[in-house]
Amino acid sequence: MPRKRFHGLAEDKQRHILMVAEHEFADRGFDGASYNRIIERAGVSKGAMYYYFEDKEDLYTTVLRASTERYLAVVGAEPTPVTTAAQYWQQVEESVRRGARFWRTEPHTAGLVRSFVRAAARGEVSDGIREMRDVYRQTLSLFVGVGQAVGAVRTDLPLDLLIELLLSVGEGMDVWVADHLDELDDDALDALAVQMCDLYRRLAAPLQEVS
Amino acid sequence: MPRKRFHGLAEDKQRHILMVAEHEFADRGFDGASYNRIIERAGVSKGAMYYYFEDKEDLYTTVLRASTERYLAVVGAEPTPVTTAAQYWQQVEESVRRGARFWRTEPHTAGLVRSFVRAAARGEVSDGIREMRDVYRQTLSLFVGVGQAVGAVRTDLPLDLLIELLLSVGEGMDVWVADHLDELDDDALDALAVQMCDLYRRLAAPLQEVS
Amino acid sequence: MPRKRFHGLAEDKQRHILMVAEHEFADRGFDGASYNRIIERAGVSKGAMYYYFEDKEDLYTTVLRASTERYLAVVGAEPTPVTTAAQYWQQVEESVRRGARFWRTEPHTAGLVRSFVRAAARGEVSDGIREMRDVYRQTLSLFVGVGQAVGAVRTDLPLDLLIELLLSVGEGMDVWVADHLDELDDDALDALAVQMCDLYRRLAAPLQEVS
Amino acid sequence: MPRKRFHGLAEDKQRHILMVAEHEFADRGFDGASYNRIIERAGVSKGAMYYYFEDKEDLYTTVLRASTERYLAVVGAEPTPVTTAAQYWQQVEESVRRGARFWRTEPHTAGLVRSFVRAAARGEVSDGIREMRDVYRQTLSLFVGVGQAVGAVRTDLPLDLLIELLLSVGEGMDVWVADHLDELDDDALDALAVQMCDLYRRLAAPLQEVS
DNA sequence: TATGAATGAGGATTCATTCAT
DNA sequence: GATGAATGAATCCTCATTCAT
Repeated sequence: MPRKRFHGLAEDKQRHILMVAEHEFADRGFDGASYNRIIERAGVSKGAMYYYFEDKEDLYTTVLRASTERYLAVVGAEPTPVTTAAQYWQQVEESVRRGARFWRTEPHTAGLVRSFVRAAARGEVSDGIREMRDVYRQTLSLFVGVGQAVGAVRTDLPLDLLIELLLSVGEGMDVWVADHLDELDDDALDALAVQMCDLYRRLAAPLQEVS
Repeated sequence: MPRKRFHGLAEDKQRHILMVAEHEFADRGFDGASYNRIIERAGVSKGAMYYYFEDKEDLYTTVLRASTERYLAVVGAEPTPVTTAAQYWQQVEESVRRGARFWRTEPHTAGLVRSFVRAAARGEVSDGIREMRDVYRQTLSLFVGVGQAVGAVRTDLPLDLLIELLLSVGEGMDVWVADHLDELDDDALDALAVQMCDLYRRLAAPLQEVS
Repeated sequence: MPRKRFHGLAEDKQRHILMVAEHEFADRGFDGASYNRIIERAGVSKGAMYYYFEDKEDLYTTVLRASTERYLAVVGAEPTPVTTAAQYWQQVEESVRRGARFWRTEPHTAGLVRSFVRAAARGEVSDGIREMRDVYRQTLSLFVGVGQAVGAVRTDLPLDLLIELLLSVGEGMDVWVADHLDELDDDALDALAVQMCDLYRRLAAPLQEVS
Repeated sequence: MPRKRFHGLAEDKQRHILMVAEHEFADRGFDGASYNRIIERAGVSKGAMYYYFEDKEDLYTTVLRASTERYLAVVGAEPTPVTTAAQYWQQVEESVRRGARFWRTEPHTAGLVRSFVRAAARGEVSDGIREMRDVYRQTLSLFVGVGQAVGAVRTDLPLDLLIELLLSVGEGMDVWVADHLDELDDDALDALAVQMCDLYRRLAAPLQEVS
């Protein structure tokens, strides 16, 4: 039972609560975040918060879902059909570029997703969080599958390992960008998106293409 | 960091305390770990623990330092001189292979390092933890530098970004291996080490070598 | 007790609400029961519930009253006139037998009454609950009085003590039956009713009859 | 793990804490009792209380154990050997008489035990509470067994049913006495003890002796 | 050197009830 | 007649740390 009467609230208030929560979760991860602090900062009574969300995790997954939706809407949730590897990588590059722009406009969201991916990798994860993780991975699987179909992506690694690697290298870039956000202008960010895509390609391309 | 006091203890006791702490930190990360639980399980008095270690974080960095030392002793803390890219990658492959074996024999340590790398990426990190993180990175820098000297490693990316990426992809492999440890025998692990090295090479090799 | 409002509802809805409440109260006692949970499970709005019933206790007594009425309707709320001790005990035995059958068909009600009798014995009992308790006791008083009139029941104990004892031993049997309900078929239950009656008789008979 | 460092405290403080807890548990039962209130009234810090007792239940069982020990020490925890039914009942009467005196001197303890027996009958009981309950029942079993051996106690009922009944009727008397404690002087209490014993005898004696 | 008793703020969550609509 | 959003005190329990001995 993910969420409840929360969506009856004024849009402003909804956004405010989710934003406060996003900050807290992004900064400190799920375990480290204080539900009390979120409630206090949101200016909501304790009872009200438990009226909107079942528990801490429900709020977390709700925040995450909203962020994911916004992110995927920007990046493109589904791959468009391609027939050649070149087309495929071009499509990827555009996705990455759009994603990079999202980094800029919503740094907190990026931080949230970062903390989530990390937490989700941890062993003892609840159902709600696992579910969200799987959404992410399945979206990525889709893209990888299309790439394999046109011979753009290697097939010699277990699929879940390949996905783990792509996620990791994405996270690595993400962390680095977060650390250097102040020094990067739009052009630099665009250049990084190209680099990012190149990295994906290096990791994922079949052997013959690389050497 | 009053570690002199701690190191006056019998080696056995030292090892025992660090082992208990390693377990807890590996399982639950720094924030999630309970200092009380560590103290209780170690069978040490509370006062004694606060006599040996300044606080939770001091214990954490001490544990981490010990693990790091053991790990680097196995993997090779310093690169041996090489003159060609081929030699360089061979050396890397051997390091990775030794590292993979370490994964096997000390899974808890691997888990600890995993949780640490994650925590260290987090924003508000204390001095002690940052210091430990830098030890890791500097060691990696050394290897990367040698690779660049012999033309085995690209120089078109900021050094810290390249290191971040290598760490990330290593962590990704690490997570995947941890999830599949039961299904992997020694041969499979050796094969993965080769794969791992290939991944590093894909990421780090200069452009001309890749395409 | 604004029960008129409640009784304006469709009979179906009334029954449903009372049934849900009966379950909750039977399972967890008055204090342990959650009014929120009852409201939720009944599918009634919070405001409506507080429109039908003054508060948690009002619902409790209402549920209890309904159960009591059904129970007494089966067992026989009023003693029929008898002239000999033998007739009296025969009447009691039949009442007990009917009561035993009620245990079978409405185990939840039995559980409710059990939890109620216990709670009622507790010190700080509210007026409403005390009132309900007295209904039970007065009905029992009636039966005891008839027994005393025909010399079937002892008169050497304070009436309220005798009633307390009869209730207690009934509760004891009740608890035991609830624990063994699975193992008991209808015949066994009938035999227990006879035993039950014998126990009442042992406790309540005048001295000369016993020894 | 029942209790811990609690017994290192000054006897006075131990007694004080247990007394406060006994009051609360006696008045409101296990579920109804507030651990916070006990802590506050005992004048102890929250952390200290959790240093002495693992949790609420640990305190409860500790209080109960202490009360039980005091009670059984007065009543006589083990039956002395008897050879005739008459001797047996005489022994029981003396036990009951001693128990009645205990009622007088420690009414709170009696209340505690009352609330416990009730809670223990409830379905979902934790291990610690069940264990305590079994201590009570086994002690009673011992006495019943001796009675059966000399032909003083019936053997036609399941043992656990017989014990349930004896406990219940004892509880009934207990409740009545608690309600009338103000009106009863020592002589009246002694007389009640005799009555109590008679009631036990009525319930437990074999058939031929009764009719 | 070493002990372990003591602290109290903080953790997430549930509660019966009120009241503006 | 009826709704359901909102309340905030209360629940049990864990935390890292201090300090008198």
